[in-house]
Amino acid sequence: MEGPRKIVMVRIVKRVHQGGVQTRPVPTATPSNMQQAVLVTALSAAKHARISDSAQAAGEELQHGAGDHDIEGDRTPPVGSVLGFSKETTFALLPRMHLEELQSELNRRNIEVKLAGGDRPRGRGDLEHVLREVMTREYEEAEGDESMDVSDTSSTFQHGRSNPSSTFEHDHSNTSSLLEHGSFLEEVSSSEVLSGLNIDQTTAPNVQGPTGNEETPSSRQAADKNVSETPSTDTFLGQVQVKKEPIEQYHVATTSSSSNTVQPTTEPSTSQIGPTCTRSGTSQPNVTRAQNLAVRIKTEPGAEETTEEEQPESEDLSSEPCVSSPGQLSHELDMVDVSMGEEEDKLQSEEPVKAASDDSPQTFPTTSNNRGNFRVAVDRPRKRSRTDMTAHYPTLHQYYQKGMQNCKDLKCRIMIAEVAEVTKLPEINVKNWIHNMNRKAEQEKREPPPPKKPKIVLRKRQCSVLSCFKSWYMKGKSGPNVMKDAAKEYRRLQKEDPEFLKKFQEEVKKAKDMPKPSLEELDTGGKKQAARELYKVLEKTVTDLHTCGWDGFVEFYDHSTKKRRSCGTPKGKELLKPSSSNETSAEKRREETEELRERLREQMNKKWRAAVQNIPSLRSKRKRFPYGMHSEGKIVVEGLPDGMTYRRPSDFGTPKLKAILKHMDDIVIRVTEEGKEDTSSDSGQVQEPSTSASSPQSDKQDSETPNVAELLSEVSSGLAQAGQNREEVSIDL
DNA sequence: AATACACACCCTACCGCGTA
DNA sequence: TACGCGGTAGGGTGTGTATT
Repeated sequence: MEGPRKIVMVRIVKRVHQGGVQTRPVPTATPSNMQQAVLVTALSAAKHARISDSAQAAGEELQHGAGDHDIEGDRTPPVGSVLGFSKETTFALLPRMHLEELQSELNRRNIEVKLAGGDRPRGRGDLEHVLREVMTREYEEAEGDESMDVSDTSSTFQHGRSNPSSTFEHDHSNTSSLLEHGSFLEEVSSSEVLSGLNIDQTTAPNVQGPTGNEETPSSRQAADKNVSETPSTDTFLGQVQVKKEPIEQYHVATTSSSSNTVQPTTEPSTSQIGPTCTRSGTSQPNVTRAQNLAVRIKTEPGAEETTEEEQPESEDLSSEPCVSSPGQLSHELDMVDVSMGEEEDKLQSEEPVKAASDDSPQTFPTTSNNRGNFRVAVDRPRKRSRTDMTAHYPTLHQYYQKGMQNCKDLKCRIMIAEVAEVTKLPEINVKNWIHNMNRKAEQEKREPPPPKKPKIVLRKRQCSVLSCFKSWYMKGKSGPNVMKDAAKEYRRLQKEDPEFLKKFQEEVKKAKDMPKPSLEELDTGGKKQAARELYKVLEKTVTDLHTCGWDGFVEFYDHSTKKRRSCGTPKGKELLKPSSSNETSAEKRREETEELRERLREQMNKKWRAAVQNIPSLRSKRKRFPYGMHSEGKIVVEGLPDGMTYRRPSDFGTPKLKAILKHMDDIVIRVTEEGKEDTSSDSGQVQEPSTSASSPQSDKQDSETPNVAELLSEVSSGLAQAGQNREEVSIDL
């Protein structure tokens, strides 16, 4: 175990002003008021560049969403630099952290995570969950202190480094007193923790009553006024006081039950009692005092089988509001992003309070699968684009039936490459499709789908008596009051002539039971539905024809919806419309996107080669931008527009690609110290000079899969090599 | 009849872990 | 390291019903 840890304390103040938000530091913390500091959870950039990078990325997302923070893209120099991240950002990072990084963070806190059940290895999720719990407490404790005593701001962390992601400098002596390792209460029961908290609440100075700790906009603003005396100042929620324990053991149970939801057995969870997640007025104690904190995530299998009745205060994480969930972060940012003008400031100032409000509970889904893996609160903002593959069904099905079913199979992989080329779909889409097809097939094998309810085909859909009456009444009539008249008439008949309505109802029933009318007899609605059904038949016919070796393409125009509908094979389409000028706009867009991606790839490769020119360890090895290193944080791409984070070109759409290419001159690739030391194989993406230099196709795409020709070329060269070296042939796709 | 809405369902995409 | 696998989020669409 490490000795006393260095914890950097800063106070971060966000100043809202016209046109943006700036941040400024406040004076260095002293032991006396350390509780007002923010625990900067970022790790040293040198050792943990990936975190810094990803953290920065998340920060950029945040700032981008807010649209008014100082970021790389924003050339306005900040009033002062800001280290670390807000609470929201910090939590948003957790799901992105590697296992080692999580372990490192836990080590910093002298926390050891053990699995009570021991029936499975301790996983990344366990560490993440524990760390989240711990950090939640840390933040909440500080926030509790912050809301209780904000007048003393004489000490804060001073820093002036130009690069916020680099290693923090701090006065260690200032923090040591706070970080003293006191005696640790090993695993206290829930009630003990509760009572401990209560004692603190009652004995601590400056502790407000149960309701006094509930943060309201006014209280928070009032508090902040005391702090900064800056007009329009708002304070980040993430204000923390740090307290260390010698060793904290976290036990995470693994249960054989289907529910692997991890719940703290301590109740109430701090996430429920903290100011940001205040629930029924429970106040957060001032934790400058020696307070034993034991968070026992889970101790015994089955222990979580507590019902709501047994633990009314305890809630499943799935229903626990948590302001730190990335999903919420995204949600909030979206709100800020769309707001303009006057409302922007309002939202800016309200945002933290809103996050703490019970009125905006954010679900914090905890899910599990049947293998005992739990996923906690990885509620990432996922904006998916859904590829419409219907047009390629004939091709896909044809290849699938030919054996394109197992991606491990070389033949299948060749087929995937072929299909991808023919359909212009990314291979990943094809693979996903195969995967889902396999699942569907297996599922149907296991449990044949129950005979589908016979659809009401070519028949007027069912409707209530009133609806039918209205339809009947309004036939041949028009005008703004027809509907009202119909309803009026219906009510009148209900009163004056119920017999008539009874007969009418019988007629309706009879109509429902009537045999299918012919297409000609159908009304507009019936014809619409019939057309849809017929189109489905047509699609199937086209697919079947393609299976038999026919190519074709059919296009229809639906006048009612004013939409085009088409199905067929790509070759069939080519037959009909050989000219590229007739291509659909969707295909054109796809082509344009691919072109932009290729341009970006090339430009980034160039920039990369220039960047590593003076780095001997990388210069000779890496010809192309190593996305693996980038994802590990060994490389930082700076100068992207609007706080964007660099990703693989295939991950960008047209707008972002264009934006990046436009700012290409501003983009700088920086290799971190860790990256400079890195001589690994970069997750298999970087080849040795001998192979990469002699293999022209290897330079073509760093991460993309090769086409069929390349694949075959690799097969042959692999076989040749195997013959020479008598070693296993490895075909890297 | 037109429109709006809620809901169900299908399908693609993504995640995390296990495995070869 | 890549892929399989199971779970599931989320987009898109169809359907039924209520409302005007």
